[in-house]
Amino acid sequence: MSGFSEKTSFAKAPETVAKTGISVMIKAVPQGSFFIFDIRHLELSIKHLLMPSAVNHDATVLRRIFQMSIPNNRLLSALDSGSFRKLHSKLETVPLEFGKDIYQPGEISTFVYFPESGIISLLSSVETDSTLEVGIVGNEGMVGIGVFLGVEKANNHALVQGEGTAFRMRSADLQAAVENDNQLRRVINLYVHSLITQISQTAACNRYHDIESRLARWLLMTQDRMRSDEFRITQEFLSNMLGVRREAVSKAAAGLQSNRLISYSRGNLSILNRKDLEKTACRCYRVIKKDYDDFLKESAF
Amino acid sequence: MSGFSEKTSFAKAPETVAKTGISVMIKAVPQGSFFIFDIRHLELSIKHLLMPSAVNHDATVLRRIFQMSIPNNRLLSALDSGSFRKLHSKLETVPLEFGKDIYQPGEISTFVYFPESGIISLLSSVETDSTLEVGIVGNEGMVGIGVFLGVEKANNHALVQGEGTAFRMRSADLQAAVENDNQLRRVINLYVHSLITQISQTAACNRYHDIESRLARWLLMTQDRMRSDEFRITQEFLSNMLGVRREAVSKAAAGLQSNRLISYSRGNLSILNRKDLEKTACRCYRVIKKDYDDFLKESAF
DNA sequence: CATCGTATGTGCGATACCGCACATATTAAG
DNA sequence: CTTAATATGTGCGGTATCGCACATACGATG
Repeated sequence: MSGFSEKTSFAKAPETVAKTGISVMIKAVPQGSFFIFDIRHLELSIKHLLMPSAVNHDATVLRRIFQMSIPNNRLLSALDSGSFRKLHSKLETVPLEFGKDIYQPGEISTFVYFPESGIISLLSSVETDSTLEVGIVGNEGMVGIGVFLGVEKANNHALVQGEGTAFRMRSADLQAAVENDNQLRRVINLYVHSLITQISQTAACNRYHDIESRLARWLLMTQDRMRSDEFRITQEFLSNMLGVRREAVSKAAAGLQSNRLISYSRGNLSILNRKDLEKTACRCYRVIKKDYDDFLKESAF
Repeated sequence: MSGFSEKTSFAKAPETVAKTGISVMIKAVPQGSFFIFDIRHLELSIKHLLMPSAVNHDATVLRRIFQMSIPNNRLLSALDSGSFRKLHSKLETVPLEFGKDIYQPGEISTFVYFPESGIISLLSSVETDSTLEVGIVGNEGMVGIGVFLGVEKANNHALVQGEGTAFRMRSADLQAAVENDNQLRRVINLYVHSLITQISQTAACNRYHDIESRLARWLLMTQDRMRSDEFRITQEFLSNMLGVRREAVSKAAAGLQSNRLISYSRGNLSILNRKDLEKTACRCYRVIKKDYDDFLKESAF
C-alpha cells in the first residue's frame, strides 16, 4: 500500500507495507525483519516499531509516512488505501482547541471533522441556557454527520471538550466523496448507527441514573477517548454536560473522591481507580462501550 | 383539498398521474380537467374523490391506482414513480397491531417498516424494567434505520403504539434497493437526520421539563401522527413512554383535564383544546415539529 | 503585593418526583 | 352474579435535585 515509494533514504526503511485484514505488515528489507501490528493499537505499535533496538533509521520520517498512510481516526483508517488516497488531498489537519465551537445550531456546516485525538461533545439544549450532552465523539468518529446525511445546517451544538487535532474536510468534498465511494459510505453509516445508539442510551441514562453514576460514566467515556488518566475540566463545564447544577457536580465529584476513585482539585482531574469507577458507573457505560467496540470490529475489514 | 369539484365526473379513470413538487396532478382526459392536491392530505382527498356523487366508475380500480402510485408514507411518496415502481414488488401491506413488538433489542431485523398510519415508538431502556421513549415514527418515517445503515441487529425496542398499517419489506431487499437507488438513499438519509434531531431534543426535554409538559408534548406528537383527536392509551403505557411512575401520569393527566385541555377516562383520551395544549407543552414540541416539517419540505421534490 | 475575576465548597429551604400502600372503578371470565 | 384481573385515583413520607446565597480559594494581571 501507499506512499512507501518515497525515495527517502530508507536504506533501512520498510520496503513494503501491506494491509492484510485488520493488521498492517511492514517489511524492512535490510534487516529482513518485519512487524505486524493491529491498527487499533497504532500508537502503541509505532512506539514499539521505533524502538532503537528494533529499527535504526529516521524515526520522524517513518512516523510521518505512517500518519499519512494510516490516519489515527477509525473511520479513515478503515478505508483501504485507494479510498483513503482519494480523500487525502481534501483533508487538512487542524487543532482542536478547548472550548471552541465546531458547530452552532442553525449554522451552515462548512467543514466536517475527523478527530485524531481530543474530544468533541454534541449538545442539545432547551431555551438556550440549559444544555445537555447527548453524544461524545473521539477518534472513533466524525463530527458533521448532518452533512453526510445531506443537511446543510447543523442541528445541534458541537463543542471541543478535550484538546487534540482533527482532519477536516470541506462539506462539499465529503458529499462528493460519499457519492462515489461505497466503502466510505458504509463505514460512516455504521458510525451513524453507533451514534444513534449512544444518544438513545444516554437519554435513558440521564433519565434514570443519579448524578454520581452519570459522572462516573462520563469520566470513563472521556478517558477512553483521551487515552489519558488526567484531564483538566471545570465543574461548570461538567454541569453543562450532565445537565445539572454546578453545585451538584461539586457534590458528586466529592463523593467519587472520598472513595479514592478520582482526585479532583481545581480543574485537575485524574482517575485513580478505573476498575471501581466502572462499578460506580451505571451499566450504561458498558452498554455504550459494547456497541462502540462492535462498531469498531465491524468497520475494520 | 383544492380543485376537487363535485360536478366533475370521472367517466374513466385518470389516465396519467404526474407528480409535481409536493402536489400530485391527476389528469382525467375525457373531461379535460385535472385536480391538484397536496399529498399531505392524501387520505382525505381519496375519500373525497371516491364519493359516489363525484365518481361513477369503478372505485376500486381508481383506489388501486392511487395506492400504487402514491403510497401514504412520506418516504415512499417522495420517490419518483420509477424509483417507487422498482420497490413496489418488494412491499407488502401489514397491519400494525397495538402493543406488538416490531423489534426487540439484539434481535435480527428481518423486515423494515414504512407506516401508512398508526404509530411506532422507539424505546431505550436501562436494566430491562425502566424504559423511555426516545423517538416516535409515523407515516413520515420508517422503522429499521439500523438495516438501512448496514446493521443486522436492532439496537432498541420498537413497539406499536397506535394501530394502523404499514408497508414492510425484507431487510435484504431494502439494502439492495438502497445500494442502487440514490434517490431512496437521499430520502432516508434525510429522515435519519430528522430522527437524530428528534432523539436529541427529546433527551434534553426529558431532562429539563416536568411531567405535565412532557405529557402534553407527547399527546401533540401522537395526534400529529394519528390524525385523530381521540385514542386509547393506558397510564401504564404512558409511564413507560415518559419514563415516570404510573401515578405521576395520573396526576399529570388530571392536571391537563382540570384545564379542559383533554378528557381522559379509563383509557379513552381525547384532545379538547389543542391550542392551549401547545402552550402547556414545552417549546420542544415546536422545535421537533419544525425540524420534522423542514424534513418533509426537503424530501419532497 | 494588591486586586480582580474565575473556580470551588457548603449550607438550607423548596420542590419534583419516587416508592409504597391502599382504595376504588371497570372489564373479563367463570 | 361472583370473582379475578386490570386500570385508575390518592395520600404520605423519603430522596434527589434545584435555586439561591455566600464564603473561600486560586490564578492572572498590573
